[in-house]
Amino acid sequence: MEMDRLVSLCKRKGFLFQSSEIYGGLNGFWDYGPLGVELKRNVKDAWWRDMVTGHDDLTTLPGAPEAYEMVGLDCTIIMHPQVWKCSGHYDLFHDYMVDCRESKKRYRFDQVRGRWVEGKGQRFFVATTAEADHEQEDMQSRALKFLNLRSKDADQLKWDAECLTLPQVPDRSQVLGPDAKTLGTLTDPREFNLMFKTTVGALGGEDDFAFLRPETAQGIFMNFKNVVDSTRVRVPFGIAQIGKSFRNEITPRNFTFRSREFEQMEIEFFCHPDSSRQWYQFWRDRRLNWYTKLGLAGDRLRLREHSPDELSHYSTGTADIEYAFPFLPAGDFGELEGIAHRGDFDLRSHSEGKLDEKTRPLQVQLGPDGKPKWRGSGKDLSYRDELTNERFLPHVIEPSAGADRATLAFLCEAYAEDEAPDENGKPQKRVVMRLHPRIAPVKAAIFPLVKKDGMPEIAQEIYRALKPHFNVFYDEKGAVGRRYRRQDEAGTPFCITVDSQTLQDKTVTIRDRDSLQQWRIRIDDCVEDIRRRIQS
RNA sequence: GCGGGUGUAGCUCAGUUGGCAGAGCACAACGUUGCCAACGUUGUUGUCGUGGGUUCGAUUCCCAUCACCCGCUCCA
Repeated sequence: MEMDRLVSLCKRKGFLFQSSEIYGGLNGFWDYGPLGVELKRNVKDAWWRDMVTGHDDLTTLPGAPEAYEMVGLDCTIIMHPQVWKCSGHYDLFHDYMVDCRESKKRYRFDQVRGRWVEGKGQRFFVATTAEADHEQEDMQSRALKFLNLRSKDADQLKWDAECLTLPQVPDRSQVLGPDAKTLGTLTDPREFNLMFKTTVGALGGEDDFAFLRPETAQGIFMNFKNVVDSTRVRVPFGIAQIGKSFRNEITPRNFTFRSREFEQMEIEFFCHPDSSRQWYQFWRDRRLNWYTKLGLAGDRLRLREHSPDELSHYSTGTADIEYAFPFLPAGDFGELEGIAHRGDFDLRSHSEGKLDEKTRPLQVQLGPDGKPKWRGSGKDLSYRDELTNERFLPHVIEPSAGADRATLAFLCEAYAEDEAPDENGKPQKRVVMRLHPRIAPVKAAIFPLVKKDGMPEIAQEIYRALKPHFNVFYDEKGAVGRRYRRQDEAGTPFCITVDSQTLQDKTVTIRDRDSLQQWRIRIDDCVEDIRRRIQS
């Protein structure tokens, strides 16, 4: 499927518009139109219903170690600045980058390293990003090449013993960039603020800065104690939240896939450390299943378990649910959701002070003065099991899904062009959005076959009977074939048509979007029939 | 952030060596029709992405800028 066709349909039918379009648009921001808002709302509602309000607290689900409870939360977008220091986002999201004017490559400032070398009377710094095993090999061959020497002349090079990182080399004019052939091609380091900064208070001085949240998860940790103290939930239990998050993406691209303002659907699931591994597997499988049931089936959807070297040091498992978006190169997948085993990293960091991800077992990260680099709240966030009297810091499983990415995946999966016969039986091209009935913006359209003989009146009655239950659409204008095709493009799964037989026996035809088949049902059965078909 | 491409009606696109802005589809109304993009008649739609410059005159040439697509980079 060509992505342009979908983008064009999304605009034409009112699924997605560019933000601030009349002013030329704004990079990384997108609006949902009348159809899009229904679709995305249905995706979020399905998630909330399936994960939270529809969850059975009493029954042990297949694959789960035991029954568990689920509750919801809705917290603020702006939180105390310390939240992001202890979560690790502050350090991680303030990278310095350098660009190479020659190779056009960009590097993280602190990850470029190298050594001073002297040869042919010249002294310069050879930078590299090669892996530790062959960094010396890489530096040597590039130093030789720069000086026009052969590999047998390697002994003419005199290396400084010390390996330095770029921040330790103030003069970049004598630096040979990792992919450069001449000296001094690296720019000064530039700061990348990946969190949106704002100020709190009308006067807004330097001390009043705050951030728009880059994820909703931290708000859940902030309220862990409140929820435990106010709801009688017992571990294991989960807290769910849907809400906007903000990240200053370096390169927003691919339609809504990498937006700077986006919506997340996140769960923090708190469990006993001993059973956390089982819970991780349960959530991983359950979340994959959720997408499958809503129509993302087949080999475009996959679960990818992270390899050990991809994992954060404190995590014993992370899996991504990925979709082969059509705008990606063949064979590439884009992330819809990450399910991470986070251990007790978050609760401990917010209690004791930010932990150092590189330590094992985890220890509080210290600043130059030997004190915690980022102070925690000092509040005890441990949990006491009232049955066993055991006190422990729960481990956390975090299924974190992107609402906009899921919506985009459903749109991509739904877009289809097929052929349907016209009035002469000749096949004509048809564009159809094969959205699952549960997330389709409009559930059914109601038409009078023609605008006379009392058909509109009957059709309007049916419309009014359905409207309190579902989002339905009435249309009496133009030829019925055209009306069907318009609904196909909107993804409406069913069309109900009043015809001359209706006048005699009070039955209507119902047309299925995907099979184009039609059959008759009684007017009185319409509400129940549509309800049953949406749920199946 | 770099390189390449694109930007004209709601959508897809044509066009102008610099001289009144075009088509198809869509949309609206009326009539005919009577189950899969029908036909006829009529009608609506544009700061030619935005800002500046050159020019008697710029949608067209020049500069800047914004957005989208592709490739690099990034992907926390």
